[in-house]
Amino acid sequence: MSDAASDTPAPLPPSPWERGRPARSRVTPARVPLSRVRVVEAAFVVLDRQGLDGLSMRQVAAELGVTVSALYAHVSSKADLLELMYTRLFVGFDLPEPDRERWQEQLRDFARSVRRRLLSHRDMARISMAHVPFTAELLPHVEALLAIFRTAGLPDRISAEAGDLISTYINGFVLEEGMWQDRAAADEAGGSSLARPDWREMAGEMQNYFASLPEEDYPHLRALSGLMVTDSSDDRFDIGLEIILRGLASYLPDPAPSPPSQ
Amino acid sequence: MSDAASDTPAPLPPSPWERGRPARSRVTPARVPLSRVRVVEAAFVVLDRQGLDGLSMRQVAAELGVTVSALYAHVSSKADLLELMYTRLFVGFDLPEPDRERWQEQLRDFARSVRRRLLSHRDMARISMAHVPFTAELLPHVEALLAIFRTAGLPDRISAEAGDLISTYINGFVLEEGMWQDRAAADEAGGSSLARPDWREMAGEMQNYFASLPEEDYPHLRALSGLMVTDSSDDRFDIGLEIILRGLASYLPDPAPSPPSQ
DNA sequence: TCACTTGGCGAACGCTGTTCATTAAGATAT
DNA sequence: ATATCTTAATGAACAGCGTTCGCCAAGTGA
Repeated sequence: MSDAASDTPAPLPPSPWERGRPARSRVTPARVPLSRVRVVEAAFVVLDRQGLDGLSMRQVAAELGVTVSALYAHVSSKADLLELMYTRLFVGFDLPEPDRERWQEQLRDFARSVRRRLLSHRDMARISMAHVPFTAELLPHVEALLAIFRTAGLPDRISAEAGDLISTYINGFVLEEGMWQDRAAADEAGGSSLARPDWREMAGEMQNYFASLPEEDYPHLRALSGLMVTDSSDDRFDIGLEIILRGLASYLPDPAPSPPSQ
Repeated sequence: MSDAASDTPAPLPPSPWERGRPARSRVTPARVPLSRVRVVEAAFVVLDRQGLDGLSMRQVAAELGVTVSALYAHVSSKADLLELMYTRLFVGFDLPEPDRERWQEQLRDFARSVRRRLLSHRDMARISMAHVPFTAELLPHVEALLAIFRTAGLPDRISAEAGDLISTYINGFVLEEGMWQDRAAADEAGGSSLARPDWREMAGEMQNYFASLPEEDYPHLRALSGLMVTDSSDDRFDIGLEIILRGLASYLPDPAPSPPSQ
């Protein structure tokens, strides 16, 4: 489009002469062959555009300009494709060297990174919830988590559970985040098209709803109405995470009674 | 069935005489009309028999001896049906009066009860994860949870998060429990039919797999192999729950420095 | 030039959720 | 007793789904 008019001529429609050779092999000069990674990439495009419910093999094929059955040469089933997407989400995730003194920060970093990755694609938490990280590619991540717990000094039976607990928390939290967005998007599609309700607006409605509940039946829900649904879920995420970290810390052997340093 | 032979005669097959009135109204004495609750009940039967993936409107209709479209007179969509099932799961759930001194036991009871209900129907955790308890029927449950937190003395911003945290934990835990069972069932169906692999056998395999990992790459996973997958998930559930409870307890205002009681 | 492997195509199967015009039956009103 | 209205369920249809299978065209090595 920019520096055109070079020596490569613009692709012409095939003349009636060369009807034998179909046009495509000229229009797409060296047609990129399909591959596992190309299928997975297309699946992510479809996922982000249409959500998990709109992610069908046919849509992925259409995204690649290819028929459905072609996909099955590179992916054995839709479940397989979803697992590949799940795995792919965590490539290049850097795993910290466990540091006894900084285990809480390390876990915070870890949790926030996972959440960020889950948020980077629509409905990813739903996919994540349906899988267990006991595959060859993800075992190092599990090991890294366990390493943090154990070098921090947590008892083994706590360490064995803590990984699950934190993973479950992250997945569940992001899943719920996504549900808010989906719900808002659904309202937007069905409701008045002017002034898109956004996600924030719905939170406000929910807040008002809680605050309007009968005082004698719902005193606590009313009192917490402002805190149950906040603008930034980042804070809420950190709070829940902190509760877990404090619970874990309570299993640490008592530190040698230290001089009151600060 | 028990005290029969009363004055109500046993239903006879219709004589050829009364062919006008079709047989069904006599064979099925007063044909039970379809209703919301009957549809939901049938859905539970199908769910337990075939799992969530096998739960289709057609199957539910077949279970009732009725056509698919008949269901839509009582249920507006499949999503609606699933929500009704989710709601139904918690009818009759008794909500404790908050007791400042016993808040931890109360939460343990609560969590275990919820888990028991989720386990009472196949794949129920998957359904539960897809819903938020902010419907009219379930608001009292949310309120009861918040009541426990607040009368225990937890700060408001912690209380607001704690409900989510615990619910997420329960759902996630039971979801994973179900995935083990499903995976085992799948292996059973496809593999050797003799000596059904059971769920326990697979746990053993997993344990061996962890223990067989290369020592230098996976020291911690190896060390914890015996604890990651245990026979009774009850213990694992309680451990994770305890971590959360301890974390919550850490936000309690310092108790008046008490005499060293025990 | 021939045989062969490969990658993609297109049609088909059986299933899904949902809608709609139609029918059978019961209740109500004339 | 007859006619009307309401209700409940029917059965066919639509569009889409995951998956499989037979087929064809292109490219490769002998």
